[in-house]
Amino acid sequence: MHGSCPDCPVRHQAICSTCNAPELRRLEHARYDRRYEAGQVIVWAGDRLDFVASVVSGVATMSHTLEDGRTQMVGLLQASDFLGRPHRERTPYTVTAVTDVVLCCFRRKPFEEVMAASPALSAQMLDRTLDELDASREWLLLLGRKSAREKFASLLVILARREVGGPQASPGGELQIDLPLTRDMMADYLGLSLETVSRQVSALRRDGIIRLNGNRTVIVQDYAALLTASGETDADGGPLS
Amino acid sequence: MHGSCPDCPVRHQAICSTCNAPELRRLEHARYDRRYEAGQVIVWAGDRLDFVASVVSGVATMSHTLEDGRTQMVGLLQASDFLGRPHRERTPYTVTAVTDVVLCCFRRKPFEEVMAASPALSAQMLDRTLDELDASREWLLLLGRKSAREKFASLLVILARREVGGPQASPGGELQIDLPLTRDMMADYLGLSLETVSRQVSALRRDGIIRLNGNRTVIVQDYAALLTASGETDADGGPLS
DNA sequence: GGCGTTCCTTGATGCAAGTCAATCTGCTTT
DNA sequence: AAAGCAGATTGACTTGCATCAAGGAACGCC
Repeated sequence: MHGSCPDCPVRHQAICSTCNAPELRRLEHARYDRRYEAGQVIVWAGDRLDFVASVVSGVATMSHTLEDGRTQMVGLLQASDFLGRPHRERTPYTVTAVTDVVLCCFRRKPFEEVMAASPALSAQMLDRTLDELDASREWLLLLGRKSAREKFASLLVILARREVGGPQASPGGELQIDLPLTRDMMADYLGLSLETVSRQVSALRRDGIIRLNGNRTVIVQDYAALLTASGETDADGGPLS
Repeated sequence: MHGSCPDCPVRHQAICSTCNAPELRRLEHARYDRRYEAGQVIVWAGDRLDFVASVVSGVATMSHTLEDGRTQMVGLLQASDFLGRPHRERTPYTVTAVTDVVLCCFRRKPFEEVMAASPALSAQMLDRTLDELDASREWLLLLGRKSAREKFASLLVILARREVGGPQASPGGELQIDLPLTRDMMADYLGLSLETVSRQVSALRRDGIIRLNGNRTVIVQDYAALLTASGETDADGGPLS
C-alpha cells in the first residue's frame, strides 16, 4: 500500500518524480489504485485502457500473440515502470500480471490535460518512451541475431541491471538475480522454446558461470564471462563495478 | 530541394505539420539541410548527433552491430520520417544512407527549447515516438516468432502500407511495391541470411502471390494470400481497399 | 505424511534456416 | 561489344533449435 503521491515509498520512483511536479497535485482527484492477482489479464490486445499507471509492486508482461498461439513478449513491467499510452485509446498488446500487481492509476483524460499544460511532465513522458524504444531496439538485435546461449546470458545481464534498489552483491563478489519469470515466460521473452531455455541454464551452470539457488534465484559466479556470453561489446561497468 | 518550411512540398509532411505550428517559425534560424550520398554513414553508433531532422527524400537505415559483424536493422527511414532524439546527445545505433538522402535539420538545442515551450510540438514528438515503439514491438513478434516465409511476406505488407503517397494499384487490382532495400539489407531487417530471403522471393513467386519486375519491383498478384502468408490476423483493409 | 499440481530437466529425433559454393543476370565502364 | 562487377539465385550440405516424450523436483493442500 502506498499513500497519496507525496508520500510514495522510495521504490515507487515513477510516481514520486511525477507527483512532485506541482502541476500533478491537481491530479489527485483522478488517482486511484488497482490490484490484480497473479495470472490475471490487465488489458487484452485491442481493448481500451482508460488509465495510465505506474507499477507500485509486482511484475507484469506485455505480449503479442499470433492466431495459432505463438507468443512473443514485448515488454516486462516491474516496480516503478510506467504503463499506458497518452492519447491512445487502445493497447495493441496484452498486459498480464505475472505476480500479484498493484498499480497507481490516473484516469487518462485528466492526465492528458495536465500533460498538455506541463512541459516537465511531457518531457518526462517522452524520455520514458525513448528509453522503452531503445530497450526495444536492443531486443530486436537479441531476437534477430543472437544464439540461444547469447539470448539467455543477455537476459540475465538485463535483469541484473534492472534489479530494483540495485543488484545484490553477496560476499565474494557474487551477484544474485531473482528471476521474475518462469522458464516458459523467459522463452517468450527470448523467442525460444522453454526446453531450450532450460538447456541454456544447464549449460551456463556446467560452465561455472552461474549457480542456482532453487529454480528462481541465479547466482552469477563470473559476471565477466556472463557478459562475454551475452555478446555484449563494451565493458559497461556492470552492476558490480 | 525544398524551400523554407511553410513552402514544404506535400511529401515533406513531417516538417510541414511541424513548421505550421506558429512556435516553430522561431526555429527558422536553426534550420538547415544536409545531404548524404548512398552508402554514407550519417551517424555511427555511440556518436553525438547535434540535430534532429526530417527525411526529405531518400532512404536510410538504423542498425545495431555485434563485434563479429552480425547486424540487425532496427529502423527504416523514408521520406517524412523523423530522425533524432530530443534530450539525448548520443545515438545508440548506426544510421546509414541507403540511397542519396536529404535531411531537413534543426539544431538540437534550439529545437528542445521550442519543444519545452510548445505543448503541441511535445505532443507530436511523443506521438511519433509511440508510433515507432509500436512498430518496434510488432517487429519483435516478427523476429521472435515468425518463419522465414512469414517474415518476408510481412515485410512486403509493411512496405506496401508505407509506400509514400499511397501504394500504386495498377489496372487489374495489382499492387506495386518498390523495394528500397537489397536482398541482404532485407536479410538484416528480417534476421535472416540473404540466401533465405532470396529463396522466399522465389517461393512466393512460385505460389503465384507475387511477380517481379526487375530485382527491385514486386507486383503483388494476390494481396489476400500475401496477408495470410504474413501471419496477419485481422483483415486490416489493406492498401487496396 | 502423502498426494497432486506446476514447473523444470534431459534425451531422442526432425526440420528450418544457415553456410559454403557455383552460376546467373543485369548494369556500368571502357 | 566485351569485360568487370555487384547483386541475386540455386544447389548441396550442416547445424541449432524445435518438437515430442519421459521423468524429476519443488511446493501446495488435505
